[in-house]
Amino acid sequence: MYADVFDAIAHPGRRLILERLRDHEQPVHALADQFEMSRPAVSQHLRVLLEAGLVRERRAGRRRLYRLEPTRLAEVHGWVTQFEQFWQARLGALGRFLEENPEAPEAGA
Amino acid sequence: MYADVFDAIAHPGRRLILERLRDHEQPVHALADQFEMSRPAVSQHLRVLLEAGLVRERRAGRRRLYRLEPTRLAEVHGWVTQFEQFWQARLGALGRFLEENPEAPEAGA
DNA sequence: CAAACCCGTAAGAAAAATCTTACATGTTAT
DNA sequence: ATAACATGTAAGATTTTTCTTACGGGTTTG
Repeated sequence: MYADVFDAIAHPGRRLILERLRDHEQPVHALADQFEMSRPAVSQHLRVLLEAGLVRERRAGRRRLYRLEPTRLAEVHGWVTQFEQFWQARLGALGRFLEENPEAPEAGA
Repeated sequence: MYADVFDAIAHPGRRLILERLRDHEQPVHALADQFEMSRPAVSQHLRVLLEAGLVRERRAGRRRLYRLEPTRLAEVHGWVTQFEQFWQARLGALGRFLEENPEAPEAGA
């Protein structure tokens, strides 16, 4: 029924659109203004996201407001998490060091 | 330096390859036997994964063993996690209901 | 009503992805 | 040395993606 979510988020521009929709719904032209992308291109990307179930559309007068529909991202999260223990094992060395040395200053803090 | 990780995992076949490499390193022909894909196709997908930094190559005699290099998946995990609170809020309602009503029959069970 | 606005979509071009076949290279076995 | 094996890669065809321009249908404004 839905298009492939992994495919939908493969395009950098579509990821940017999702990020912009993270907090507020937005009409198409507002998105097109933020990116260096023509308005039809944004429309077409929105359709891909719509078919993937990653956004929803709401009509308001002459505008169409798009909002994030994040539930399907759980599918990506789930797939990646299947590998989490493996990269945690690699990145974990630093993490354990910090846990066992609470007085050590954290980066960026 | 690296190719786009999101792009690399967009192809279903490449995701299958990564899953097969999750536990053990494997030579190319072993992977080609598992999937309905020609051996050159597997080689080409492995190159994409290699350029994305998702696998590593080790030469052993006439074979080349590929193993998972999972650290770059953390990038995907990080991006998706940026949206986690939003889908958790949505999926959370059902989860809490089930926790508070242990006797309620689950769908499909 | 007329003009301005918001938007989707068709058409077509250009670029990228994907697969197969054929070939070349290096390795192991007999 | 010869044959069998393991693999990468080039070539080429096919399909898919992505973008722009052009157009048309609704909606709001003046």
